[in-house]
Amino acid sequence: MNNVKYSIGQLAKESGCKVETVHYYEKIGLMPEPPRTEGGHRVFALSHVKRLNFIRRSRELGFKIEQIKDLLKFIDEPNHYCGEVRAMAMLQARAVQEKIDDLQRLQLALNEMVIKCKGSNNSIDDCPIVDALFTKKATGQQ
Amino acid sequence: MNNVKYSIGQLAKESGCKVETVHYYEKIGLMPEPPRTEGGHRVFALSHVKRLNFIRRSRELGFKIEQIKDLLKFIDEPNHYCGEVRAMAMLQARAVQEKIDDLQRLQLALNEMVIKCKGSNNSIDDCPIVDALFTKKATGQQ
DNA sequence: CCTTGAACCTATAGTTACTACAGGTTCTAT
DNA sequence: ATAGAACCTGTAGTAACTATAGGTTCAAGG
Repeated sequence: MNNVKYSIGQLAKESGCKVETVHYYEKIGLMPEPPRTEGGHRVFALSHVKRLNFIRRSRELGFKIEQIKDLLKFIDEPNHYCGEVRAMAMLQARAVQEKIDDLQRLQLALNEMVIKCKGSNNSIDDCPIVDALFTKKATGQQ
Repeated sequence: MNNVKYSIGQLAKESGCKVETVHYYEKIGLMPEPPRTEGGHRVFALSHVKRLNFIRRSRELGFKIEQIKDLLKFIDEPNHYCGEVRAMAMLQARAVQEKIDDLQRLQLALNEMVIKCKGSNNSIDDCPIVDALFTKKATGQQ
């Protein structure tokens, strides 16, 4: 009884992305090809809205498209278990922590540079930041 | 008296990047066109090594190519002051902090999901992670 | 019913910062 | 002299979209 229909514009707004992004997701097979009107316009159902929300939310959480494909496979196909999804989430959490660590090292380096530099109008030749940038490695690479 | 010469391979190794990356930097104007041998091979000097190190280090610190162009402009042109560089470094530090904050919120969400999910082999239909992913917004976007 | 303009359609190119390849030339060491 | 490593140019590919062009369809107002 819930057969509300959505145009692509409504769908996009509903999930906070652009129409072109929906096209893109369809092209790469993340979103299914929906039915069309006589004239060729796409017509979406609530299930599409949910699926797109899932995708967008997963992207926000830093999952890559390929990972999301895997997650959706879990959901689309029967015979999958919660444990598999949990494992992916844990992997993702670990990757995120590594990114955070990297950035914090980076932040430290930047702040040190800024503190050492009195700024104002001494010449560029005496700038400790420029100096630091000419020096090799100190942070983990990105 | 220090006129050591470097091949592009040596230059790349010296700065920890690939030969193709040097070509690329030359093409986009980050690195100057160096002199060549009779046969057309590039010949670099120590100044090139230093400049490339500067670029690579800045990239490690998260500066975008366009920002590095600005930094190099400060260095290449006279009449610039340390203060300008300092300001850019501070801006960069702020941007990095924002990224860190985002990722930490993300981390929180992921960990919550993992904790709520007992994993094991309950069906995907009861998975709290899948559930959470179907729900809208909770983290800042990336 | 007709018109207007918003929303839609497809297909292609652009974005960022590289990386990878193809097909050919030069350099270096034996 | 020759083998093979390193170099050359130019083009295409990567991720995840975004933007544009040029045309069609839809919904609302007159």
